[in-house]
Parts: sequence; structure tokens; C-alpha cells
Amino acid sequence: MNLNITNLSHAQAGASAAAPTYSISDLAQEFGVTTRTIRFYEDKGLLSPRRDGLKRIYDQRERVRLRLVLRGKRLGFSLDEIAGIIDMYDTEPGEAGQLEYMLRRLVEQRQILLQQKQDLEQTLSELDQIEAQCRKQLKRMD
Amino acid sequence: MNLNITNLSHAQAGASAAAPTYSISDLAQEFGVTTRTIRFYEDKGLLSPRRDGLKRIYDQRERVRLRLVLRGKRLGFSLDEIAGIIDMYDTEPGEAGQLEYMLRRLVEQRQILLQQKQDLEQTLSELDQIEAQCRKQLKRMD
DNA sequence: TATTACGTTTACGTAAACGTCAAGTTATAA
DNA sequence: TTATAACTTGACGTTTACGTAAACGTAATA
Repeated sequence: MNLNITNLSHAQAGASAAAPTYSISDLAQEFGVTTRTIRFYEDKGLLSPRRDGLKRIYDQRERVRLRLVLRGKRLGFSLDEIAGIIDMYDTEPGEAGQLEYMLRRLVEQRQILLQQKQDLEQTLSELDQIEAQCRKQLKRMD
Repeated sequence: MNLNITNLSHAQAGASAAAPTYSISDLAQEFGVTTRTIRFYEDKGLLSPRRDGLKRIYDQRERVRLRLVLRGKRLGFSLDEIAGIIDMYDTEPGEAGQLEYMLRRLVEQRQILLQQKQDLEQTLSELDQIEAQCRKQLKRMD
């Protein structure tokens, strides 16, 4: 019998105020990906869970990172690009040169996202037009 | 010397009111992709240029399709997904069942795009926060 | 006539992002 | 004690989206 707090029924763990942790399959289930995928992301340096012996233990920070990765994927970025983005989320302040470098990267990334936003809105508006045509055509057929 | 109207200096062609046409490298240059890429899209059924002997001749319609493909890529869709989307742009009205099927696909596609939009805006706002932190830190270092 | 520019097909190569075994470990339940 | 479930590390397979090279055709230019 294991009395470890990290082992409570299902994932959530964390009665009292202990930091909740998750197994790999907890996260796999929650986010609808396979454990293979999660391990692959670790291989690529996107995640770095602690270990309990061999087993991977994910805390909040790792969980958030996974969420960021999957959001990046939905936006169509490669894992390498996502790595670059997530990097910015938790780079330590550092020296001035470092900060200015990061500001430049932020600007670049924003440009990309703004272009996407434009592509997105144009596509949405075109779909609206197509739908209107569709409905018009359907009415005409009654 | 070739007097064909399609052969005027660079692509644009179309003195008078003749429909402008383009060679494969015209389009490659205009959109910043390789000819290999354009041929690959044709292989996948995304483009279907006319031929002059062996040579591919692209008209406005094909050019627009290429533009749509590249926009789809910027949004992170696979070529198969893009094929499905572009399909909707030029499906002939057809019968009622066909139209209703298309309406369902439109709704699905819109859902995906709206999710992307949400992801996009959240990411943009997070980048704003990071930038603010950065600038704050820089000021503190003066 | 030879070269240069642009086009063609065919085909093998490759990077990314996992899927899919295989073979072994560890912990709990029967 | 055995079986089951969840985990581990390889390692090879697969799909997508092209890159890259070979070998050739055609047309204008030096």
C-alpha cells in the first residue's frame, strides 16, 4: 500500500495544499493524446518531468507546457517553432542583450500571428459567403 | 521569336483584354515557392493547369487556387485538408443532398477556424504580457 | 553550331511527428 | 505467487511535404 500523496485515486491528487502531480497517462487522457506523443515531446526537449525511479511525474508547470505545445500545434507550428515560443514564456530575465534579443523575437512572432489572424479572418468571411450562396440555392430548390 | 501573347516579358501578359496566363516559374517567383512545390500540388490534385505541349499554362483561376493553398498552409492545414476546403470554393450548386452536406462541412470548418482564432488571440495577449515584463526589466537595469 | 534558359518526367532522399511492436520493470490485486 | 495494469526504453515503420539529382526536350541567343 502506497501512502504517497501523489497516488490518490485519479490524477487530481492534492487534498490539503500539496502541489498536484500527474502520471503520463493522466495527461494523455486529459489532453487526448497518446503517451507516445508525450514522451516524444520530452525527447524534443519540450517537457522535462521529474522521475520517481523510472516513472515520470508531471507537475503543474509541465502540464501547462504541454497545454502550450498543443495550442501551438493547433496553430500549425512545428515542434521546433513551439520550442522557441515556449522558451520565451520562462526565460529568466537575464542581461540586457538577452532581453533585447527576446524583444526582437517577440516582434517577429507577433508578425507571424498577425498574418495568421488576417488569413483566418479572410477565410472565415469567404466561408460565410459560400454558406450564403448555399442557402440561397437551397431556397431556390423548394 | 514567339509572338504569343502569353509570352510578353514577364508574366502579366495581357495588353488588350486577353486573359493573362503564367508559366510555372512566374508563379513560383510571385509566391516565393519552388516549381517543385507547384508540381507537387498538381500531383495532389490541388492545381490542374492547361498544357501547351508539355508546358504548364496557369490562368487566373489556377493562380487563385495556388494563393488559397498557400494561405491554408500558413494556417497550418495539411494539403489534404486544404483540398477539402478549396473544394467548397468551387463546387457546382448540385442537388439538395450535396448542398446540405456542404453546409455541414462549412460549419465544421468554421468551428476549427474559430478555435484557432481563440488560440491565436490568447497567444497574442500572452506575448504582450511577456513583452511588458521584458521592457519593465530593461528599464530597471538602466 | 553550341550554349544557355526554361521546361519536362522519374525517382530516390529526407525531416518531422508520431504509430507500432517488442521486451523488460514495478506495483497492486487475486 | 501469479496475473494484471501501468510504466519504461529501444527500434523500426509510416505519412506528409517537399528537396535534389538525373536525363531529356525545346527555343532563343552568341
